Amino acid sequence: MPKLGMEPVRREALVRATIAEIGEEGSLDVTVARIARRAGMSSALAHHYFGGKDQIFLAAMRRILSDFGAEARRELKAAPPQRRAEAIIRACFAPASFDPVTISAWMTFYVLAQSDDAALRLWRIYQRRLTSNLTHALRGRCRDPRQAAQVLVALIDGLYIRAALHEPDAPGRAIGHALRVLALLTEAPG
Amino acid sequence: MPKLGMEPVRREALVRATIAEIGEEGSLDVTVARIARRAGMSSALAHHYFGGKDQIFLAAMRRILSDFGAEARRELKAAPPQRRAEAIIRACFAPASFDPVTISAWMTFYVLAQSDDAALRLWRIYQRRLTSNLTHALRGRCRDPRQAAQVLVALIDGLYIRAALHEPDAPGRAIGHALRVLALLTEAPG
Amino acid sequence: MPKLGMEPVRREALVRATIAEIGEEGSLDVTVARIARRAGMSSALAHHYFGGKDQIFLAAMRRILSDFGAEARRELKAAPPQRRAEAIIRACFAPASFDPVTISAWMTFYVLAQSDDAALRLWRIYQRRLTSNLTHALRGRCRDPRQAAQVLVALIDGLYIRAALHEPDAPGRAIGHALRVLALLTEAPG
Amino acid sequence: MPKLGMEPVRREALVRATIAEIGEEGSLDVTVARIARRAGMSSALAHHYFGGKDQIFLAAMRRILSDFGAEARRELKAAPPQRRAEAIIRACFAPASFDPVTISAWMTFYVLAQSDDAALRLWRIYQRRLTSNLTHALRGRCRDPRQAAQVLVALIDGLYIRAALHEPDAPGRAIGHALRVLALLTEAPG
DNA sequence: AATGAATGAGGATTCATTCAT
DNA sequence: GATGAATGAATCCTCATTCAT
Repeated sequence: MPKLGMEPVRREALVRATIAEIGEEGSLDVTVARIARRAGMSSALAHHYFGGKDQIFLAAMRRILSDFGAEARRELKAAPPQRRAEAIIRACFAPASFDPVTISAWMTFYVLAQSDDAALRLWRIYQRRLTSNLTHALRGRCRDPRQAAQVLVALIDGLYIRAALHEPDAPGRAIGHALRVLALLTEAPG
Repeated sequence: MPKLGMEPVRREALVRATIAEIGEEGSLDVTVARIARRAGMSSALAHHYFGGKDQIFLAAMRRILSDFGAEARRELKAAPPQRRAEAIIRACFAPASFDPVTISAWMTFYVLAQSDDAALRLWRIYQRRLTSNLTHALRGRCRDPRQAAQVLVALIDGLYIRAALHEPDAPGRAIGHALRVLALLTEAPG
Repeated sequence: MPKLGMEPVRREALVRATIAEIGEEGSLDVTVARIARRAGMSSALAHHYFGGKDQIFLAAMRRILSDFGAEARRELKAAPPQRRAEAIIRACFAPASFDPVTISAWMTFYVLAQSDDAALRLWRIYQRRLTSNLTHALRGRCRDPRQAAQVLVALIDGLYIRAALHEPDAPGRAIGHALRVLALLTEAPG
Repeated sequence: MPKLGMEPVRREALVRATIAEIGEEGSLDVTVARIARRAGMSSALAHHYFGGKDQIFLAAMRRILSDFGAEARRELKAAPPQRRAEAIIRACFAPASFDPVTISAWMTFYVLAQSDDAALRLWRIYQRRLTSNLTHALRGRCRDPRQAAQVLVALIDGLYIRAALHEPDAPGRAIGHALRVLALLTEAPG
C-alpha cells in the first residue's frame, strides 16, 4: 500500500528510531539495520532517504537540539521578564528533554561532536544560542552576566551527565541544584 | 631472548597507547591493531595480556581515574585544611589531567559507562570518592556541604565537556569558573 | 494526460543516454537509475520499456553498430567502385563513429561480448558484414581479398583501442595508418 | 599449519586466481570472495595482503604485462638482429600469452584502463615499451620505422580482440596476418 | 503512461580474536 | 614471550527490480 508523500513520514520515523536506539544502547554502536527495523522499514530505504549513517545521526542530533529549543521558547514566553533565566533552566530539565533515553542519546552526541565536524558545528550553534539567551536573561541581575551564563551552561551539562549515568538522585535534584546556583549568582552583593 | 618481567612494561605501554589513541580519535572507534602498533607490539600480544578489547579499555579508564586520584592526594597534602576544597578543584584542572587528549579520552569513557557495567562501576567509585572528599572539605564552610559538593562535581564535569569540544576559552577559564562558584557557595550568608 | 506514441521517443532517449553514460564512465558500471535520469525519466519506466538492464545495453550496442552501418552505406554510395575499400575505412573513422564517447562505449561493448551471448551474436554479425564488404571491395585489387580484409578489420579494431585509451596521436593518425596498410596490401606485386 | 613467509605465496596465488577468474568470466564482475576462494583463502586475507580489490586487479594486470615482457626478452635473445621484429611478434602470440583465459583477462584490463588511471598508466608503459622495441627492430628495414611499429602494435591488439571473442580462425591465423603485414612494411620499395 | 516507494540480495571492507610456531 | 597468519562475523552501502497507485 505505497502512498505518496512518504518521505517526511519515513524521515521522522527514522529520526525517532535513531534517538531511541542510541538512547537505549547508550552508544553510537547502533546499526542502520536495527534503526530501520525499529522504524518499520528496510535499511535500504533508510539509506535512500538519508544517504548514509552519518546523516541519520546528524538528523537525530538536530532533532534533539531543536526539540529543546522549542521547549525553551515555550517556557520563555510564559515567564515574566525578571524570571527568564529560571525559565530557561526549567526548560532544560523539562520532562520531554529529560527522559532517560533522550539524555543518553544527548550525551552520546556530545561525544560524536569530538570526532565529527558537522556534529561539532551543531553543538556550537546550540551552545551559543543557550549561552546568549542566558546572558540576556541575566542582564541587570548580576555583575557579569556573560560569565554567569557560562557557569550555568556548564553546570547544566554536568548535571546531564549524572542523569545519563543513572545517578539515582540526579534527575530529581538537578533542577534544584541549577536554580540554587542561579540564585547565588544573582543574589551576590553588588 | 625473551626478557623477564616484561608484563608490567607491556601493559603500561598499552594503557598509555589506548588513552592517546582514544583521545586523538575522540571516540572509541579505535582498533586493537592501532593501539598495539602505537605501543610497539603485535595485536596478538595485546590480547594475550588483557584478554580482550573491553579489558584494555577498562584498564585505560582505571588509569585515567587513578592518575587523577594521585594528583588530588598530592594537592590535598600541600593545602591548609581550610583550603582543601580549592585544592581538590585545582587538582581537577591540573595540567596533567587537563591536556586535550586526556580530556577527550575521559569524556569518551563517560559515554562508555552508559553501556558497559564495569565502566559504570569505575565511574561511580570515582564520583563517590570525589564527592565525599569535597563534602568533607566543605564541612563547616557552608550550610549543606553535601549539596554544595554535588553542585561542584557536576560543574567540573560540565567544564570538562566544553574543554573536550575545544571551546576556545574553556581551558583557561574553567578553573576560574569553578573557584568562583566555590566562593559563592561558601560565602553564602549564614 | 498521457501522450500517445511516446514509446519510440522514450526508447531512443534511453539508448542515447546509455551510450553517453557508458562512454563517459568508460565501463559498464553504470546504473539504470543514472541512465534513466539522463534520459529524463524514472528508472521504473526504463524497465517498463526494456524489461531489464541487459536489454538496455543490447539496444545501445545495436544502435552503435547500426549507426556505423548507415555511415558505411552512405560512403559506399558516393564512392567509385575501385575506391570502395577506402570508402569503408573512411566510414569507420567518420567523426560520428569516432567521437571519444562513442569509441569508449564501443570498446566496452566488445568486452560485454565476452560474457554475454546476445552481445556476442551482434558483434559477429557486424564483423561478418564488415569483413564481407571489405572482401568484395578488394576483389581484383589483391591476391587474397579475404585475408586482406581480415587484416584490415583487425587493424581497425586495434586503432580503436588506442583511441579509446586516449593515446594522444591516435585519432589523427588512425585513418592514415589504415589507408597506408590498405595501399600496401593492394599495391603488392602480382 | 601456519608458516612464516606466506605473503609472497599468497599474493602469487591471488594474482593467478584473479587472472583465471576474470578470464573465465570475461569481465571484471568478479567478487573478491570468489577470487579468494579459488586461491584457497578467505576474502579477509586477500584484503589483508592487497588492501583492496583495485589493487588486486592492478597486480594481476601487472603480472600479465610482465609475463609478456619476459617472453619477449626470451625471444629477442634467440633472434638474429635482422629478425628481431619477427621475434617480437612471435612473442606476442606465444602460447603462454595466447591461451584463451589470459587473452580474455587482457582484454578486460584494456577496458579497465578506460576508467582507472593506474591501469591506464600500466598500459601506457607497456605500449611504449612495445612500440619502442619494434621501432628499434625495424630501423634500417623500412623508411619510417616508428610509423610501421605503430601500425604493427595496433594490428596485434586488433588480432587479440578477435581471439578474445573466440573467432574460430583467429588464434591460428593471427600470427600469420601479423607477419605478413610486417613483410609488406619492410619489403616496400625504397 | 509514469512514478515514488520499497526491498532483497549481494559485495567490499573491517576487525576482534585465535592459533601454530 | 611474541608474532605472522588466518578467519568468521558483522556492517555499510548499492542496485536492479517490483508494485500499487
